[in-house]
Amino acid sequence: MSKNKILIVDDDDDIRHLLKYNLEKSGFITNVAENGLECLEMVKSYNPDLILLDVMMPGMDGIEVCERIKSDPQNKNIFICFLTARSEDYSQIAGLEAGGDDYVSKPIKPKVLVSRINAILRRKSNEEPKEVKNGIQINYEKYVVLKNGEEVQLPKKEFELLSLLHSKPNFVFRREQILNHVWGTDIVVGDRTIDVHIRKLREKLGDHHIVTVKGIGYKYIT
Amino acid sequence: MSKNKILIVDDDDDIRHLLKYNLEKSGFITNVAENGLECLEMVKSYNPDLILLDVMMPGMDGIEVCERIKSDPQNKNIFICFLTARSEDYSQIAGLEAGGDDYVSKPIKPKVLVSRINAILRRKSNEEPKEVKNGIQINYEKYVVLKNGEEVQLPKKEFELLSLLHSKPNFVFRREQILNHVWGTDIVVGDRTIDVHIRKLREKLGDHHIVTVKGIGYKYIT
DNA sequence: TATTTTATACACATGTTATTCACAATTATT
DNA sequence: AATAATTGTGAATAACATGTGTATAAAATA
Repeated sequence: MSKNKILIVDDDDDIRHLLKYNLEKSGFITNVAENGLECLEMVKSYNPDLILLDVMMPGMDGIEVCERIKSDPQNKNIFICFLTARSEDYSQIAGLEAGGDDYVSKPIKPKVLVSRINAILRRKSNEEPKEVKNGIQINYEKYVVLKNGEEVQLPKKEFELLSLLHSKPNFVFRREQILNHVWGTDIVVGDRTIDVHIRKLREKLGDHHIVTVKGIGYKYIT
Repeated sequence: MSKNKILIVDDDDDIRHLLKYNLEKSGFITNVAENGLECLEMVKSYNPDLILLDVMMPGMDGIEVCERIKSDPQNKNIFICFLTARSEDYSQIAGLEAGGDDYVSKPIKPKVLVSRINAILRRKSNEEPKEVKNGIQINYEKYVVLKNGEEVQLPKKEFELLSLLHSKPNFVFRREQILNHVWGTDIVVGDRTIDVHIRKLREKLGDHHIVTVKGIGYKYIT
């Protein structure tokens, strides 16, 4: 969950800085490029896990950059997330998405972006191995949890909470970390909120998956 | 997917520019040719996915250009869409004997054209599999939905909404994605619009096809 | 233009999800 | 063992998202 390098590609200075600032605050490692060519170079030298790619750029546009990157099979597991202006047409981007990528519309709300990125990286990490951990498997595309092969629909918060714990089995997440990831940094919720959600997960999945570490937080065990 | 390159062929300067401008604004990659010969050359060098081909041109006319292109099996998956003046006789074009895949009448309304192109490209990407998913099959050419073999005529928006969900079964499309894809980004519609269309689809196809994922969006299930 | 169909709006019903809170239960500390 | 700190629980409520009936607008069609 740590080596998540993000390459930010946009011709607009302000946007680059805004994104860099926010993503680094959220714990990602970032780097920037201001046009398509620079991006292509960075892909080789920086080897990012995810590229945030502006569609509309002078010179080579985002679509083309994406194509070039994807045409090299070596880059097949680099995720590309387009940044699109509201006025643009999404027909082809939406189509792209069917292939696994994603896009975020401007104006970009940092919170939304971070949660989207989390979703993408989560998806990525689960793409190949598609691990079943202790009978529980998470499918981010379907937004569904498989409990012994049976689909269980979880509400958003519960799903995200489980995703987090599940992403790093046996690792104890501090309550604060959980709050930051699932609720965001600026939202304040009561002391018992996490517990209540944990309870619901336990009700739905069984008690033995999530373990309380008193004084610290919770962990998902395998 | 994604590499939707369009070649615009017309002897009229204004039309070429109009189309180029509008299509690029809509996110397509375009190139132009002003006569049949140029077109044939571009087919080799530019390798378009779709050709918008004027029928009436000095020198080689569109029909002939089309025939020549299609005679090379290498070009079999290039789509050709004729541009025809209202006054022309479409008998031969309508039959599309020459191998054209569709046609649009002048005067061309950019919006119509874009949506037609989207339909063509969608058709292209869906050409081979033509799957029946959970009793529902979509026929993009006839613009019709087959429910257990029975034809159901859906209005445009409903058809497009269903197409989107159907294109990736079990994948949860976020409301934002749905809006962007079906309605476009510049159009603002109320919060309940998607729901209303979903309701209509459910009325017509049955409740069990489209599942709500609360807080996220909808998915078509198989 | 008149008529029908399709698309959207909107207010409100409904149902679900998120949160709070008081207090019980548990665990840790001295 | 008593106390303090922390977590679990049931129930109430708030917040929210979605479904629905109906009205209206917009577009297509006759």
